[in-house]
Amino acid sequence: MDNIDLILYNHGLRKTIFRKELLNLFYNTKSSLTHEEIKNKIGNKGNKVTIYRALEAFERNGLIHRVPDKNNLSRYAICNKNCDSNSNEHIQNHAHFICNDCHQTFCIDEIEVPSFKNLSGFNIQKSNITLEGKCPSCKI
Amino acid sequence: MDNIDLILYNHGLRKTIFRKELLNLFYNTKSSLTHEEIKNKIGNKGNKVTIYRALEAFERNGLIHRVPDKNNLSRYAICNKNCDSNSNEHIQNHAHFICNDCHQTFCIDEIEVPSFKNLSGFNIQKSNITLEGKCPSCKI
DNA sequence: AAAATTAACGCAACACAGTTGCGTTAATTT
DNA sequence: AAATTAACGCAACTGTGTTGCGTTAATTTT
Repeated sequence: MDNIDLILYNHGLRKTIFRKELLNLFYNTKSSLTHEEIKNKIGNKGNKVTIYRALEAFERNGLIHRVPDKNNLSRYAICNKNCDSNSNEHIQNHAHFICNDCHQTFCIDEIEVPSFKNLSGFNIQKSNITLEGKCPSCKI
Repeated sequence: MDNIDLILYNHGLRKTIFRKELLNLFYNTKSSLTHEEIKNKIGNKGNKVTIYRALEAFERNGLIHRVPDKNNLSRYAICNKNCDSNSNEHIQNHAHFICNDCHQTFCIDEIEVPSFKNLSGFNIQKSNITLEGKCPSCKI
């Protein structure tokens, strides 16, 4: 059982050809992907609905996260932190950087998520920091 | 020329019945509004396209801002900071809080937008902080 | 290893936010 | 008052994402 198989297994997901390929795609292209980009890269091997349901399952199980981008479009990316299926915190507690050129998504750990919790009068349940610009590779 | 008229005038927008009513709506309900909520409150007086184009014009001229919410849906709100039509900064430099109960949107000035600019290797053009939870009124 | 179970798939049809083109109306300018 | 042009409204369209349902195939049970 190779790595990808193991990951799927550990998250209670079936090792179908499509899901192995999709998960591999996420691990190989570190960039965040839209549904459309996935469809192109996987080469129409998967039905539209199948892609959506796989993404939904991956997200539910903490393998990937969804970052809604500024155009109201969903981008999906591997979370390079330890995202456990039992923790719903993985979307919440670190910032994301989206490169405007290559669409690579980075989880930024350097940022101390500020003292939002003490904001006078508000009960803050979730905080989301999204940065946008050029990543180290595209900056050059 | 009353207040609303003046605001439209100052932003180079025409004082049509619909736009006056829309702008009034924004000033009266401090909450952020979706297209659908606007349509309901204005009572179908305005065509769908007209609403979208008015929102687009208001945003372009710094009267309102658009906050994409977690469901890939656009919410619009008056910016309670000084948002000038000549400055495109008004979306960028302060955090927004969206109440999960009443959908009121708050511009949070208390948060020192952290030292994102110095993040190693990244060229950060825009930063977006969105907080979510219960606002002072709904917390009770 | 065959049978039973159920997750995952795939098709068709749908829902819905948002857009585009274009002719018309009405606010502003001349 | 006439000319100009922003704003309007309709119809038709795009594109993302969803739902229902019958089928396929991965896993579990016997």
